[in-house]
Amino acid sequence: MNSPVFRNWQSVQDEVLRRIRTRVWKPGDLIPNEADLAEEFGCARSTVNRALRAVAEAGLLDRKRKAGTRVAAQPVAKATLSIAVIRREVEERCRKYSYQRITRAECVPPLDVSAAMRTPAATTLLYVRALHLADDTPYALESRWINTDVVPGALQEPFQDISANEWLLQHAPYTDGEISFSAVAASTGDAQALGCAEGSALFAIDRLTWDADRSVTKVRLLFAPGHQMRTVL
Amino acid sequence: MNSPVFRNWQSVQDEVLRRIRTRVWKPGDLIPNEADLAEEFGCARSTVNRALRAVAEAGLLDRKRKAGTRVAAQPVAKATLSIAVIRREVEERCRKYSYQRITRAECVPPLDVSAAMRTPAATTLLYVRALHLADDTPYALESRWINTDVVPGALQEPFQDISANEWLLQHAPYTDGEISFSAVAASTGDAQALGCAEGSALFAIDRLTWDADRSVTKVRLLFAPGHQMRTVL
DNA sequence: CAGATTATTATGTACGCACATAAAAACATT
DNA sequence: AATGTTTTTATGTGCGTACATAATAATCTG
Repeated sequence: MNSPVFRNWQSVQDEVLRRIRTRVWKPGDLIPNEADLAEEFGCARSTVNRALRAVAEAGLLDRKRKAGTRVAAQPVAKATLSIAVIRREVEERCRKYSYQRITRAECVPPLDVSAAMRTPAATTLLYVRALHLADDTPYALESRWINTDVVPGALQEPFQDISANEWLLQHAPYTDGEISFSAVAASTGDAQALGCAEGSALFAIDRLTWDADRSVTKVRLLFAPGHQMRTVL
Repeated sequence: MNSPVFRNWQSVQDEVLRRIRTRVWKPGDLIPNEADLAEEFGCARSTVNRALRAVAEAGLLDRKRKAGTRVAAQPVAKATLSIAVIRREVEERCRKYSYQRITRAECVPPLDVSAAMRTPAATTLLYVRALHLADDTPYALESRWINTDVVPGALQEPFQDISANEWLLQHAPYTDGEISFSAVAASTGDAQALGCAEGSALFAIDRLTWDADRSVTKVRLLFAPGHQMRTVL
């Protein structure tokens, strides 16, 4: 067993991962350069490059020109969460999806919302509150503000049968977005909608999307108690 | 303005993103194949491939051999969360990090823990409970079970000054892991350690790592109320 | 010796070609 | 018309070369 020969970048990646995980290459270590590895693995440098780049993207290697490649001393575990459309999320768990709009109104938002969306304080926005259900039990409560200057079409949409969640994906272009996760206590209204006790610990996702420098929409999703997001490392 | 010429994969990527976001290519649309795009952009097919691959990884394109490349109908927003070592996380927010071990014990874990870690029900594990502080206020509460069969060195370590969080990264190899996020209500003990009200909504991260088919460690991090994880799309 | 200049070196990436592979489409067969 | 086979096609990937770029090391200069 001299040179096992790795003919594709995935197998090179696997070998690199193996060496990192079994501590052949320890955290902080400088690993051989691409040319040397290519020779050792019996493949082209570009193949090694592809593999190392992938591992570096995963956060397990730090690469710097000239300085070389070293094993990340503190591997920043990058958990990639897939935030899908809620209907799909529910259906993927093999449960029946349904949707109920609670309220729809054009009104002036609270100050924290207009501040976050950078709209003038007195500007009217479209507010939609709706419930997503799985097997007819509350799954997530959506509270959304829509900037109708950016998405005028939303004014014609009742959001009675299709959720704003899905409608916006189809109709509203955006260039940037931010997302945050937190835990919040259920307010009276939240608890009523989700059918849980007031003050329950709820998993919350807040999303804010931008089209260039104009905010498109701001949404908070509150999930029913017990909800968890999982991912593999 | 005929052929602007894109000479690197990033500029090709930018142009592709622009076309998706401005709806030149609408959700569900089949886009031109790599060879045609290469000709249009005045670059090699491999350059186009690199760009499209990157966009596809970001979840905005769906690619299939022979079938071609189409704009994702429902872009799965992939939020990449960087789960760093807590000390670094605190220090990056420009706050002073400190650490306090609360308990350390060798004992038999509750059934849900031994089940999740797939250890025999009566097996003794090492339990470490500790508090991470930022500017001397509680930041996160760590409750950890360590499989000493896999990491015997942990038995010699008091975890008095260095957190298990960091120690294990340096000393315990692992091959797989899973992570999950949720919201939980603070128990009496949690509330006392974190200095918050009992029943407060806390953001929780649960991590379970494996070395091949043996569990290495299981940890729950409970963050002080108000904590949020943010990322950009 | 400090500071500026020049080499050196490892990664980053472009290109063109070749072939592999999956999946759709076309075709043939019963 | 249902089934199986072949062709076609777009993506996936490997290779070798060339050059770009950033960061370090070596050298020169006042």
